[in-house]
Amino acid sequence: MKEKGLRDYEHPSVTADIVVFSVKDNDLKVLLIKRALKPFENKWAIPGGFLRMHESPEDAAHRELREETGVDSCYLEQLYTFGAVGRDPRGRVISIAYFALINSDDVSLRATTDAKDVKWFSVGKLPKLSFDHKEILDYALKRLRWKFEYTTIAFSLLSGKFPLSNLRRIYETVFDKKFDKRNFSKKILSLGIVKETSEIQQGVAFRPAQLYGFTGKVGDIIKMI
Amino acid sequence: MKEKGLRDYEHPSVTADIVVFSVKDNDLKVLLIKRALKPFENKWAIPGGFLRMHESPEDAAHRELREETGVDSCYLEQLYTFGAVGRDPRGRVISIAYFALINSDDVSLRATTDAKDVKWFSVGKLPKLSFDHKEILDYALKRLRWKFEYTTIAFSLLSGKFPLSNLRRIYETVFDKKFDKRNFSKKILSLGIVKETSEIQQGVAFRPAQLYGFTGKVGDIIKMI
DNA sequence: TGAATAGTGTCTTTCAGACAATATGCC
DNA sequence: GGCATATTGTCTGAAAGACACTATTCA
Repeated sequence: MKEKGLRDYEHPSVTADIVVFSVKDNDLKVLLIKRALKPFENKWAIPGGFLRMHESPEDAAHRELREETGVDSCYLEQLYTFGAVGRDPRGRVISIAYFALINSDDVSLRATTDAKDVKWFSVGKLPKLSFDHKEILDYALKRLRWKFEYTTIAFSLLSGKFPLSNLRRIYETVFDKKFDKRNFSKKILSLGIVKETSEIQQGVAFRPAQLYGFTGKVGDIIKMI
Repeated sequence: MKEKGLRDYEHPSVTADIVVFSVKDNDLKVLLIKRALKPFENKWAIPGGFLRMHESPEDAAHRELREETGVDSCYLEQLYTFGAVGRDPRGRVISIAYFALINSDDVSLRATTDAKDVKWFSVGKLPKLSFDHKEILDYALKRLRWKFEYTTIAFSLLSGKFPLSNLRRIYETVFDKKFDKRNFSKKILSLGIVKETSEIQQGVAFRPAQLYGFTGKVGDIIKMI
């Protein structure tokens, strides 16, 4: 039987879009761009762009992330593929959505040619979003909370040496509730992922904390909180 | 600035492919088709096909599933989108993979025009698969086990009234290990999802079991096993 | 010495998991 | 009676969660 060629079908367009989270000033932030192009010109959207023929969706997501933030490596996972028929006024567009978690200290935001502006928004105070990006962001937020609860991805927001209270504050920010210091330390230390270092915190106006460092890998599924 | 049209980019093709699981004869099965077309003609593959321009990926998955099995409604969730550059010899093809869980009693298998054969395979004895379908299937199997452990999707393999031992045997099949009857019943009944009915099992050559029915919805995330 | 945060231990409750003897229905 | 499966409760260990006082540094 004759091979049916790919040309026998119309093709949708495919984009990789990324929900980039960070924790800054004890607040959970999302990175948004102000679109320079129609449709939704001058409206806020999550960063992303069309998949090039020679790159995998993951590569496209990494490229977009690098273009907007300068960040080369960070926690990045595929979230979900959104493909409802009418989701883009330009025609049939499938969006492979990713979610990323970056340490905002590492970031130098820069608007690309497609964007007039790039900014961190508190997830509590989001502007109206383009396309179905609100739905994507809500889904990402659910996934984020779930991953924080059941894995150690939170640790990817820290680097080098840090006091345990930093980690606790990240959890408190993401879940918007307080955690007991003693129980939190007990839990984290029992995981064996962090280890006390010989250093203590510098330049704080109160008792400086012991600093901890990573000993192992991060990301396995376990019950965290 | 001028709107950049969708035509300014080359488009990949997009397929919806489905890993269909069922439990039959105390064995975990996967549905495979024997391809009628090149490439991989006469080789086994997971069912799927190109996305039509007027249908969502979910609709496409449902359509493919209906075409191969006659099943209209079942547990279906999006699994992952596979898009590595060289995954299809015909060119750039993005596969939105789904995983489905069906009760094989409800099924009447039928080969479509694209398939010479459709068959259930034990996950322990799979043939060599086309494309990257082995990778997709392995991923689906991981997700399946995970979902069985943390949600009540297993219940979607049962319908009407059933003895608890049926449910237990499904778990034993999927995890390939025995579960203690007492602990299992305790756990299941404590969920409040099933309720004793007034009926008992008929036509068995041993003590007939109490039949249970569903009282609520299935699928929430909880620790199951 | 006051302000801010660090550091530390015990008790209670809950849940998972191990474990075995009796009951029922069919042949 | 023999066979195959159903039904039922207790104990133990681990982990989560509630809870409060003392220590350290700086201004």
